[in-house]
Amino acid sequence: MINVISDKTIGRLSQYRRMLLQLKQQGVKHLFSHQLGDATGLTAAQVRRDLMVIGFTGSPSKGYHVEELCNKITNFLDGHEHQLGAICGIGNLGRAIMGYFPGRKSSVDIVAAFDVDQAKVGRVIVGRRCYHIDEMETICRQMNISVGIITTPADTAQAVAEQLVRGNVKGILNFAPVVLKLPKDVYVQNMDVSMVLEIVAFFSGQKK
Amino acid sequence: MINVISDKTIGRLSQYRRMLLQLKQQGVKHLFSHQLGDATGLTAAQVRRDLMVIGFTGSPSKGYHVEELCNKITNFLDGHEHQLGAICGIGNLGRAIMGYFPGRKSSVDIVAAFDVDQAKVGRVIVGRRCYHIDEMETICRQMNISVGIITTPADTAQAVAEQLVRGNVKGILNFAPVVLKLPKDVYVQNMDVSMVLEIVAFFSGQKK
DNA sequence: GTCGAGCTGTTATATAATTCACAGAGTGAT
DNA sequence: ATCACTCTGTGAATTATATAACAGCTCGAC
Repeated sequence: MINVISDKTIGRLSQYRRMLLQLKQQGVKHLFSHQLGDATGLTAAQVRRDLMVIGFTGSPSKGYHVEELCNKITNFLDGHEHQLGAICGIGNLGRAIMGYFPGRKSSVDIVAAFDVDQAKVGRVIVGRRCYHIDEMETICRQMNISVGIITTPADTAQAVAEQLVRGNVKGILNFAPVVLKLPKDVYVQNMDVSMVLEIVAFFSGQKK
Repeated sequence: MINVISDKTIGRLSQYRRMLLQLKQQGVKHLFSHQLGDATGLTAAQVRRDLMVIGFTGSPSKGYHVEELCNKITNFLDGHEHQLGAICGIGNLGRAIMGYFPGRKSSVDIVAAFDVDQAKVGRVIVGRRCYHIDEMETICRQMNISVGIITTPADTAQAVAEQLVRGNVKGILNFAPVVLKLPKDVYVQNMDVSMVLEIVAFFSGQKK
């Protein structure tokens, strides 16, 4: 693959799809790039550019066919098969994320949960069976889980990440505020809430 | 201000500070740019460039003085006064965020919570008094809250955001997967978990 | 039919962000 | 004292990302 696609483009495609699914439900058949742009907070040029990357093409008169575009994006994002995911750390955040996805069409199905707390192990929480952290490697391999979500405290995140990697997980979404040191063939995306909150605070202060 | 500072730089400064606080606790007095880089997953050049922006300078022989740098960043980020924040929507996510901050030194103090659920109103949840959403404007003005965190479902996020703005809030951290339409003097940062998860899924798929 | 309006696809341009590269300076060994 | 080493601070080069610009097409009005 000579032209690597950027994570930003992937993110926007995901947003387009979400919006398109909504519009489809509302019975919208076609739309123009500037409409999709307005709906997602982006410019029309950006939208056209992104659709170019996945090779989708609309007509100048009607714009883009909602359903076709939706399918095209889905094919592109999901590739061939769906990914399976696991949540590590069933605190409030873990539960929030689990509760967030059932309804939503997404390219990841969260199928398992892990925690150290023996009181949670064996139970079914927000629809997913909960296992002990020590079983992670085995279960991940058994279920063929490829995406891990880390919602544990910072001090255990690295150990948990390493177990995920041993379980053959290829991508990690990390909410713990630590830099994970992992083999470079594992894709890591950090979501550092406190960092982002500080960004907001900074710019709020400017806007006096 | 001719040279506007980017949100990415602010984010990294916040990361540096967190790491420096930790190191200070461990008794570390000095460090070099490449060490701070390793600790935060960034390059040494990036670190030096960021510190240049805030006008901090180290010595070639000793590197940077941990405590001084820490203070310098804090002064820069917090500006003059601390910001006060409010959480809107006390589901699992809201609670997770509230639970996340008490221990942590941050430039935002979360001092209030809002929800529609009458069962929560009036109670104290994770250390913050909970008010009804309708009181938002009044309370925000009374307490001089300048940062809002939206953790409500998507369909109410816009209305909540507008109320925050009426309450004179200047910055919003939005977890709902919608594009908020607000006056441009309000700083908005979106954290779209499902989008980021799809990014991770995509690159996990690539790494077969 | 012919014209005008408004859109797409794509190239060109502009802007932002990161990395490189190196002069200058302090330090320790000899 | 001198040299070799390794770091910082910063301009220059590079890379990534977003915006602008426009040719070409399609359709509806006349």
